[in-house]
Amino acid sequence: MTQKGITLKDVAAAANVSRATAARALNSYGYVGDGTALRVLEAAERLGYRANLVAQALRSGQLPIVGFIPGDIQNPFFARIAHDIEAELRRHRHNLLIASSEENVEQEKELLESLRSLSIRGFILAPTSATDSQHIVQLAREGTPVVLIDRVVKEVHCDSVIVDNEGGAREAVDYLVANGHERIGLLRDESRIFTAQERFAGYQNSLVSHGIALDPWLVSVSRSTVEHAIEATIRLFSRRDRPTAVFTVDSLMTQGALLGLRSMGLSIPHDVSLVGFDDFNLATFTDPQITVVAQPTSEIGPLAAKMLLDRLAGKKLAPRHTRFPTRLIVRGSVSQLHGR
Amino acid sequence: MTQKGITLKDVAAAANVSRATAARALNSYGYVGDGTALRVLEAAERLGYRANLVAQALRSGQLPIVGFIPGDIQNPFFARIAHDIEAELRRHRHNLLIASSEENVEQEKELLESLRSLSIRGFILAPTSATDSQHIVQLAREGTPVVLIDRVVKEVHCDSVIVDNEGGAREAVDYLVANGHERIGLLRDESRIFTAQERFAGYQNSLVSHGIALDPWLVSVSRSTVEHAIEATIRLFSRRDRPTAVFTVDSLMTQGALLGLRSMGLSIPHDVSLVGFDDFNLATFTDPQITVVAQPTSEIGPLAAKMLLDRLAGKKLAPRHTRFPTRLIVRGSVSQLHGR
DNA sequence: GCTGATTGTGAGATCGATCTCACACATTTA
DNA sequence: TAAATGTGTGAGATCGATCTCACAATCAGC
Repeated sequence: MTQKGITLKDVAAAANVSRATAARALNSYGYVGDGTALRVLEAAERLGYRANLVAQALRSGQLPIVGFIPGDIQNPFFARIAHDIEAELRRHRHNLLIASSEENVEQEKELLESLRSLSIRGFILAPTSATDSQHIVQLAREGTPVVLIDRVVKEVHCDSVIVDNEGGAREAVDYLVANGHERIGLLRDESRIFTAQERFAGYQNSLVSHGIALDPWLVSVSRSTVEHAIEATIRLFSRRDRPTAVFTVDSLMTQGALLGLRSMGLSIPHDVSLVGFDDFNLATFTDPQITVVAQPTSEIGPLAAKMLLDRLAGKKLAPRHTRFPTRLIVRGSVSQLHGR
Repeated sequence: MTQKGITLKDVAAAANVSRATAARALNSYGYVGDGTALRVLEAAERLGYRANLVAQALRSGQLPIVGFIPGDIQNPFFARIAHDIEAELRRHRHNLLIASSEENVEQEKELLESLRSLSIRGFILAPTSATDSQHIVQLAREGTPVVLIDRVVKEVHCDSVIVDNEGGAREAVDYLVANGHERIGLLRDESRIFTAQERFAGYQNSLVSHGIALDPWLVSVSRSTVEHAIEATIRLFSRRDRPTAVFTVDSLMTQGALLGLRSMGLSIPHDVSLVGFDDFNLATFTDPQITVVAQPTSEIGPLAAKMLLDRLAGKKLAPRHTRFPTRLIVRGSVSQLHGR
């Protein structure tokens, strides 16, 4: 199909030299006479020669491609990171192949399995499961560079870039407590996911440190989609002694809470106070604006890309783990609780 | 680095046959004895053999990879499409390589240029410029399958999936006029972009059909980012005889308008009515909710992917062009103009 | 028993770029 | 002058999978 097929051979023929010499001239290594080099370069230019990366990859064993496996590319958090990674990689002439795991461990395994036969150079990965991780361990052990983002897996020995989930969640709940709330609901996603565990720990630790007992009825678990979060919210607020505040563990759940509360006729912050993990553009468009724990989203992608590029460049270091701090952005979705 | 390297040769040796026979057994073609085939399959299984796609690609000339070049992967519209394309491709054992053009023609050219040496099988592309398109024409002429989405380029002879931009915009403006508005502002992006042209045409046609003169002062051009749209909004509404309504050509501009109007203390729909092109999650979270022209976002990706897969399968057809209708979703951001 | 299919298998070429090695010839050095 | 470097180039191997072709067998039909 592809009509074009200017190979090194063509260039060599046009310049009247052997393929070996042409290769030397083009990649400037070894001995090549000045005149010869010029002839080769000129011929390559004239014919519009472009090296076939697949052929190079066959020899070198690696394509200039990096795989990115986020939980869901539609989540703005991952979309932003994908964009930043791509920009950084492109600066180093690498391409980004994106494959969503859709938060499904089996799919994650299949993806990794199928991508490895592509001779991809390395992976940036947001592991779906904090426990089921043998496939990642295996990958790393075979020497494929891997950088984990957003979530880590204990057993895997590799670089990672995450966020202070526990601290962020704790700060959020501390803030609610400081405003007089004690019955604080939690909208969390499945415990399999690393961030869910950490953020739950933060919630728990904050309560404990304030001497508030953890009430399991106030914790609502659901999948991380707007629809599921709406249901979970309604479940949570249908109880007689409903919470006076909620903490949501990610932006999708925050949106769900917003819609769920609205459908129940509960107003924020009058009837319920709300703090969400992860800032998102919508948070400043609502009335009132939503108080959130912001992550340094713009720093994660570039750093992860740099770490991976270091590995690709052959740097041998102990695994580096970066954990960014979060920042509580106070807006208007939390009210001081009167009766206190 | 990669320790593993189970090649066909290893499998052949383990099964005591030649590479040729092993290949025949594994890909089931040509004559192979039943017993032999079994031995090969068993050996492959035991060794965990996986065909090296790069080597296959070198022979066949094509990697099972498709390139997707959106304007901006962070735009939820494109993120959704990327997700859908990827899911569809994966069903056919193809991978998706995403490279943002960042709405920059030069970058688009470079990307295409650099990806072609990767022996990518085809492209799904949202062309940045409606006019500067020689590079795409060239690509298509060389036989590389290309599917254009969201935007088309006249000269390019290939499949496309777009939306009825003119009709959608016209319907939006018709609706504003029906509510008594005559001074209708437009927030549009650069005219280089195809959708901007069509949507502008819809705006214009609606006005003309209602006998309303086009006032150039009511048209504000800016780049399609929230920040630029805020400025453009403020420019537009700082005039003495400001518009009573605005139509925004995409969701980023709609967000910009929302913020710009808010910063000026203008309330929707009391002071200004608003209709935006492209529905987005935020539109239902604001108060009032925003009236928009919705695109069938969920149909674009799958269709584009199928069209491309057809081409990859070798189907020779005349270029197919699909133009989806849009749908006006009336919410609360438009008020009936009293004085009329 | 002899041609001619039908099966089954392996040797070797191919895809394109790169690398090793050997061989020239030129220039120093002992 | 002989030996040791230095410089420039090409033939051929290599990466892994696949495909062509040649060559055996085996079995049918005459």
